[in-house]
Amino acid sequence: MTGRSLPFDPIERAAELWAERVGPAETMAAVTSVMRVQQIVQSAVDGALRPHKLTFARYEALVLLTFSRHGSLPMRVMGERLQLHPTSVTNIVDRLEADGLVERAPHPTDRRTTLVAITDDGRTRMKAATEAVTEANFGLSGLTARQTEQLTELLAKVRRATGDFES
Amino acid sequence: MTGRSLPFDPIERAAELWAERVGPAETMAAVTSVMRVQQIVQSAVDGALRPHKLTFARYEALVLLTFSRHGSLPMRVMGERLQLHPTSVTNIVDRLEADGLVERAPHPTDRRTTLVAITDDGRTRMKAATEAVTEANFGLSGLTARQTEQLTELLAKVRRATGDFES
DNA sequence: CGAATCTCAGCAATACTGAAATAG
DNA sequence: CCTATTTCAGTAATGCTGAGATTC
Repeated sequence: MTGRSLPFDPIERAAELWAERVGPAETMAAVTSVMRVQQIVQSAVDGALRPHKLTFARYEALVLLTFSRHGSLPMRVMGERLQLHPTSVTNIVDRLEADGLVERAPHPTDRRTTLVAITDDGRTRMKAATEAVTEANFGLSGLTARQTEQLTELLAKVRRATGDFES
Repeated sequence: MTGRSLPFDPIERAAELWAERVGPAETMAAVTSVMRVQQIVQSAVDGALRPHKLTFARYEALVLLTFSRHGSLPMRVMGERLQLHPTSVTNIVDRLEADGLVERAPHPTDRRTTLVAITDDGRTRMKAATEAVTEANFGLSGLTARQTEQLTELLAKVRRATGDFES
């Protein structure tokens, strides 16, 4: 862990000082909160996944492949869906492949493309990891189901406004 | 940047498949959204700060010092407030000091402790950086002021529930 | 020939562990 | 003697750039 619990909300305190000396503090407080909750959630999820030798990034890749029609996708598509840099996809697939959870295969028609296919071991590992991460509630506590949906909706507005997706 | 815009919301699609095959998907969707928005915001903020030779972590440290009573704080306190590992505080202060934005000074009574003081250059740089980051709206677009506050409140519930702070 | 796909080498920022030095 | 504070060395996961190989 990175530190202890404080007897007050450091973001709220910073927002008060910011409002006094700099200007409107709503956005600054929200952004700082996003950063901090991401840390909390990432740490919790990675902790739950560690016994399964997965990071969240690798787990997401396994889930994506599990959800795909034939259990395989081109590297490029994985990068698009997971919003990863091409070299990061290479890195993640390297590690999953070394662990026997996915396999690289040639694309049947486009020989530039490499398909990544989840293995039986990969499906098994993904299921066990899903149980662990579900048990840990993905590190997200303190919200009702309705509030969780609200959070997703608010964040979707941000993602849409910043061109993360269209529709 | 890590990828392009998709013609659909990948998180929403994943949530639908998750709900069909795994179970309730609200938490998974919210967590994935937090992760993604953090990436977006971090990238936008770092981009706005790059011309000022600051990262968000270093910028936060400067803001914290600016807000402190005498413009200086012990390393340990900085770590507490910014939720940073002690070695990360050392690293960040090293870089700020190399850039002349802060200075290390001995603590007057506790000689174990090192005080970090912001310099005049540090205050100037912090102000310029604040303008840049404010202009970029901290990378957070698409929300009304009210929605921004809602977001902060929802995330505060999570932070409180996970022991990030008390009160 | 230009564009797309993937990989590799290298660099940077970050987080952590374990150990050491110094001081309370 | 034990704890607190800071630093250092080393490791790891991540993200990026630039370059190259192959193929469309």
